[in-house]
Amino acid sequence: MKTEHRSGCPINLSLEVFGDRWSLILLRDMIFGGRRHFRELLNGSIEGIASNILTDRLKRLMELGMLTKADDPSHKQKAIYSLTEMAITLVPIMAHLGAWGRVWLPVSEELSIRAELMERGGPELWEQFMDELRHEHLGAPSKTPPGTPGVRQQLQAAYQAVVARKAESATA
Amino acid sequence: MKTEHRSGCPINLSLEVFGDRWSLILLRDMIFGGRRHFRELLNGSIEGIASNILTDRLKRLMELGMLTKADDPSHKQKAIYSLTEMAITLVPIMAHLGAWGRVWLPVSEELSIRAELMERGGPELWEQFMDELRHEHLGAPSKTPPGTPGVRQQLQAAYQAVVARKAESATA
DNA sequence: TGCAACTGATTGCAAAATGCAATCGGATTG
DNA sequence: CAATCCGATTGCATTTTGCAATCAGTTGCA
Repeated sequence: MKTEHRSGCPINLSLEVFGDRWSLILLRDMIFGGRRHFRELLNGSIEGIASNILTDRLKRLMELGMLTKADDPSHKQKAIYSLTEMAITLVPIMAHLGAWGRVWLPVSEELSIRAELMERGGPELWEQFMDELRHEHLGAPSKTPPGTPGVRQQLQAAYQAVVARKAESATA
Repeated sequence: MKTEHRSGCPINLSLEVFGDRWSLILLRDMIFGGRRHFRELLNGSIEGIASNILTDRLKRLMELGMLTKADDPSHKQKAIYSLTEMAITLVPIMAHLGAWGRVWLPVSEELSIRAELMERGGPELWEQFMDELRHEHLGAPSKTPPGTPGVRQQLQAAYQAVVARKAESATA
């Protein structure tokens, strides 16, 4: 754990945690993409992180208390990375960040559909999603009634729909 | 303007704008600290930015449309930097970031009092603050009734109060 | 008029972070 | 037993950052 801080300002300290080009990207992929393994994070993100940087960031985020690591029972070499409560509470920030980016930056339609859905869902959806993440990553009991479609499921479905529509209009 | 993006994801594009160690610090000092001049930004921030980095970031943030620069009529060498609407709409993100940092990171009392006030004020206060910033930086007409204490004024007063109390308890 | 202080930078250089490709030893699969 | 997959590690070039010194023009003041 790094104990030398530039200042005790909350915004500065937050930046010291994820004010770099990769940390928040990884957390995004774990939160919204459901990625839990090294290889998933390595090959799964569109931005293309290098494996040494990925190693370093996973280690760093663990030291900072944002992630934990556990053995995957199905494979003696596989490790499962889990979000901590600290990381899960970034969901509203992610949602705001996505919403801001959608307004001001040249986002692509496919990749911003998730942000749009989070924006439309509002704080209630965020809470449901965080509850879901606590269930997946912390083993917490889920408060949502059984049969309710998961938030990530909805996000993925929306993404697939856009991709399908785009492919269709391209061949038409 | 950099036109080569890693991806069209809103979160990634947002990170490309302020996903470094200084951009958001500068915007924080302009928004919450009311700094408008090079020297104010250089000497005013606790974290201590170097002048070459400051030059680079100001230029970069202007190219990205977050800041504008104008001559100061009172001094032929002075430049006044202004926030654009794009930057002003970061206020809610700053507030969330501050709130998250206050919960999870070793913030100092003096430097987190502003974040606490923003948190307690909620979206209504943020709106009032953004209105105030539009007035200061964009010359927009203020919607707040005359005589109402400005949000930054409140933030500064709260900060001073904490500092004074701390000094008092130190000498006691 | 002269001079110190201040304006927004620029320069040079060392250190750190990043990007990229190849590779590692062990585990698993077919 | 060979191919593939696992989470890394290594070496090296490029880029970014940190730090201090310096710059030329402007201003305030004696």
